[in-house]
Amino acid sequence: MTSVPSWANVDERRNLPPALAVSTVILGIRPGVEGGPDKLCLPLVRRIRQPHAGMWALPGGPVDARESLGQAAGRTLAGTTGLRPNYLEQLYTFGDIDRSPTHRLVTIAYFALLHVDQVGATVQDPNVAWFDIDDPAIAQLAFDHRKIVDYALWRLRNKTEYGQIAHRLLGERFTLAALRGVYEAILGRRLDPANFRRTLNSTASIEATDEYLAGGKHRPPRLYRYVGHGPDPLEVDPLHG
Amino acid sequence: MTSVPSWANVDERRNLPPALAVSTVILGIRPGVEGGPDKLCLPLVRRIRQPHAGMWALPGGPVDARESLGQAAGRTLAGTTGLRPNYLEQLYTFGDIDRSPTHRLVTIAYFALLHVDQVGATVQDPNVAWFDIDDPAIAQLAFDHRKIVDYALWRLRNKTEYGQIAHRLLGERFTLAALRGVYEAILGRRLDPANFRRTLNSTASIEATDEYLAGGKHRPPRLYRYVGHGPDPLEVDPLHG
DNA sequence: CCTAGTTAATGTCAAAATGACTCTAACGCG
DNA sequence: CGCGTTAGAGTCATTTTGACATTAACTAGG
Repeated sequence: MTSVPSWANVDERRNLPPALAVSTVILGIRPGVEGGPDKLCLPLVRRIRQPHAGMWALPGGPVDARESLGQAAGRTLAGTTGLRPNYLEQLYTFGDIDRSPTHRLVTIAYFALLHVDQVGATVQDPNVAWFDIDDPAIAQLAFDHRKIVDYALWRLRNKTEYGQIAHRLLGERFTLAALRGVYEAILGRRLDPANFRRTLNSTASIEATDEYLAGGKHRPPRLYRYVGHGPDPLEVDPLHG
Repeated sequence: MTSVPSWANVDERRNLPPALAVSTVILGIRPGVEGGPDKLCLPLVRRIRQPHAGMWALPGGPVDARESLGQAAGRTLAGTTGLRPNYLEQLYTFGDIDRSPTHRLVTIAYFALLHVDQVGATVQDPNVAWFDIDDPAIAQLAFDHRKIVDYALWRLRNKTEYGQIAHRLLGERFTLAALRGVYEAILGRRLDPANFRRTLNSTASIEATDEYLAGGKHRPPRLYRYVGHGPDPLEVDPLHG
């Protein structure tokens, strides 16, 4: 016999198309501890069924016949984690024949960003947990989900329009220092505060408000606001998919 | 009744996943006529079955259970057009519920680039034809294929690594003028020859050979060569998917 | 109230990159 | 040979970038 998996005949006989599912990489930002850099982090769910039972995996699930792909992503991630991100974009479709050991599975991967105040606010469930992006505990994930996470990070780092991404991780108003922390977490290196300020001042999409963040120990920083200029072609409405 | 399509019940009753297909946007470059700029062009196939019979559409077809998605793209586009591009990358997956009037269809769109000497070399078939990218005859295409073409062009223009793209449209060796023509066709504007040369000289991925293109009417231009530095994460092996 | 400490915000300056342009080299053709 | 044309190198002012210095505004501690 050949190296074709044993289930191939079954699928072929029934003339069924591959099973269709969605998975979502949900990224958020977590403030660094005692002067350390901010960290990117994401929620994962532990699989309770075969295959890969017990391993951490991306939230997701099958696509229903009456929903769009983006809707499926939003629905499954809300169902498993309770999270409702404000940004959702399609990432890539993974369809190698051997990516699941039990059946032919095509997965459309999505990529979501979460406001900082929602990070950690998942459902109470021992099978849902947050991990820092560099946590060695998630070096291996179920299926090819580690590859999907790496690809999401690659895409985040290569985004042209950083303004959009940063504000979707922070929320409505933010200080320049917080925004710089986000950039540093994404790029993995320190940035000069003065030069960072200069570049953002020349960016039309970020606007100074006349409010300041009070309560700190030192000089209060000004608050800024993102003034978007329309979604890019990849973006998906998280509510209507 | 609601606005749910009439076939939704059928799919739901049978509990079938959506039908899975691939479509490919194949782009090539065509030398401009009498001093005019080069043009991007692509092959399309005329649909002979419903829905959208008679309209031009992207080459493609259903995904078999025993092939990867990239293999499906390569197989279907070779089958319909006879072309074998040297570059294939996944573009986007389109899965809106109403994108086909007759059934639920999820299409994984691919994006291919063709060497200049293969442009026009499709099978002899009145239902296969080449069109310039700005040809008004293709302002409307079957399904949402016009949207897919526009997205492929957007992605091409926003590529960071232009060297790769250009050499995949031209072939092994090329002159700087030919390369500049490709850039101009992609970007839609003229570029300064001297500055273009300077930029490419500082690019490690393009290397001068000691050969010159003979046979022209004027000073023979030097031939250059692309020395790639590995595929990016999006790229697909056109042969093995 | 005054000063030290810390962070916010602005300013300076040289190096590097960019855009517009000029100048020289090398071919075919008559 | 000289002319037309394209290849290729060089010039220069402007803009952008990275590194660093300086000033401003607050709190905390005495």
